[in-house]
Amino acid sequence: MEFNEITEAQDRLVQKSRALAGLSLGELADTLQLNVPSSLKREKGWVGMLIETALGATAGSKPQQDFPELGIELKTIPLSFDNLPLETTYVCYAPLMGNHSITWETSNIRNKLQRVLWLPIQGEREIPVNERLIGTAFLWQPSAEQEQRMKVDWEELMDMICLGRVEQITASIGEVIQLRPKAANGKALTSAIGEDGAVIKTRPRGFYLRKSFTAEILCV
DNA sequence: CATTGATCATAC
DNA sequence: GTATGATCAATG
Repeated sequence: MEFNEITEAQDRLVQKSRALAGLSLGELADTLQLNVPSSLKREKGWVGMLIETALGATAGSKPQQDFPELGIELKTIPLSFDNLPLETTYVCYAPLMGNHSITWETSNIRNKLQRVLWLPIQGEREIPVNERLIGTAFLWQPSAEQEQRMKVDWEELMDMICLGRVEQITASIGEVIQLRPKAANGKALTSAIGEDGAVIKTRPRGFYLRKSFTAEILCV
């Protein structure tokens, strides 16, 4: 079997996720006996958790794929009326310390993005959460060209982190992957390498996929 | 109005 | 604090 062919088990998950197409979040929540928040303001991850529950992803906060046995990462993506991504896509935390031996090939971000099951969902804020419709899920594996673009960005960002320049990284760096704060609030601090090589305290950062990149993925 | 930086809930 | 799930909202 070719490395990028889909196994029967993987296909079962895809079919199961595709069966959700056309349902509203409210309808799906009803079948799972879950309450729908009137706003996502205080439950930003609610949609993702709903879909995880519906598809039987093993709940937890492990730094791994949602379906490790299938090698599949699940991502919901909010779409505008024009079917364009409304938000960037968070992937994982960025290691700010002890990362000198990590390569793109051994990185957590690459592991997660190797195979992603995307679930497009209406995300316009004017649509009540319970009325938002689920779209057609699809499995994505980055092309060699797409993976190369991600690798270039990742290496640039990791180089800056390793060289003690994390404070100089802004979200404008990176063509397809960007680095942004990722924390409960501004008080959260973690260790990183400072300009002079000493350990400093800074806000935790995470890797995100730019909207332009996920838009490209959606149109394939 | 798109983007960057900040934030919310939860588990451990 | 780390890590999961992300979207909010101030800013340029």
